[in-house]
Amino acid sequence: MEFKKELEDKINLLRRKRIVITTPRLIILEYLLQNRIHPTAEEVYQKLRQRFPSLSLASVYNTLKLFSRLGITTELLLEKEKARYDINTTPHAHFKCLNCGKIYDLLDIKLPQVKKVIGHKVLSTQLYFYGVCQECLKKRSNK
Amino acid sequence: MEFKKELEDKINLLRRKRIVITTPRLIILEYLLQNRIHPTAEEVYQKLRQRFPSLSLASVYNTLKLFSRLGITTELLLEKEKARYDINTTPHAHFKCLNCGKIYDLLDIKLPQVKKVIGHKVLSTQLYFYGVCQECLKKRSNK
DNA sequence: ATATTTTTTAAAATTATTCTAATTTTATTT
DNA sequence: AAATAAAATTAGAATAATTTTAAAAAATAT
Repeated sequence: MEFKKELEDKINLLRRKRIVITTPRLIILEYLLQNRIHPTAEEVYQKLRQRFPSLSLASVYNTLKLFSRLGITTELLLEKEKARYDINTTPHAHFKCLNCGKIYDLLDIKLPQVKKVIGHKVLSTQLYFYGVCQECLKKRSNK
Repeated sequence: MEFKKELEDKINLLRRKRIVITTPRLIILEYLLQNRIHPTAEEVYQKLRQRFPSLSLASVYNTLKLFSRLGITTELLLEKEKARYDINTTPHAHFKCLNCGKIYDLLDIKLPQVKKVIGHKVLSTQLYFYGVCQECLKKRSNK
């Protein structure tokens, strides 16, 4: 189980920052590590409430916001409607298919690694690509 | 008046696409060309309603969406709360100051100019930087 | 064990955006 | 130029994501 080590790392990070490991925080963290699909708060909530009926949507929002503030997750603003969350915080680009809506990690495209731009101090960077994904292109050409 | 030529270009683009030049469309276009501040729909509405009291917020939303679909503006998803609109559609990066909220154009940073990434067809690209702007850094060091 | 602080919950509130129906404007046809 | 058709605008209601609030529960410190 490769994700166990990652879980440990993230939990240690929480401990170092003196954040208590509560049930919502733990199950959301585990969920994100095992389902690397850039889910929305609503998606996380709908999945986890099956096993944890007492979980509230507000807690999911609070937790994802906390995680993002602490650098445990990255908040993706790929779409206007809702935020998505990525447990992989190593800087990388994302691609959103405008046809099927799927979101892809682009681990090979490297982002500009700058500490400063024209005198501004850079703390984080997001690179978003939009278009038609390989799968949808294939389906189209088959028609 | 340098913006006259740009206005003409954008109007011609609308004409080519058979989009009628109505009052809301024209005044929003002029506003964007003369106020290159990446405004939100609400900001555009609040400014223009002073001179055009009949203008509705829905029209501002409709127009900005239309413009973005036609490539007259670019929708910026820099913030979770609301979309901003940029009349400069030549591909460029943006910087948002997490301290003062100001948004800067980064015309010198060049975005990856790719038509394809891992088989996905790229139609548009957004590069967002977040941090502390030069002005805020200066103010902090003065304390 | 008890008190204090933090977190969670459930529901209400807020805010950006979209939708709807009626009206007005613009384009087209007679 | 008047009549008709089509498209756009308006005002307000509806929707959906997110935040806030107050009370209850859980965690930690005393």
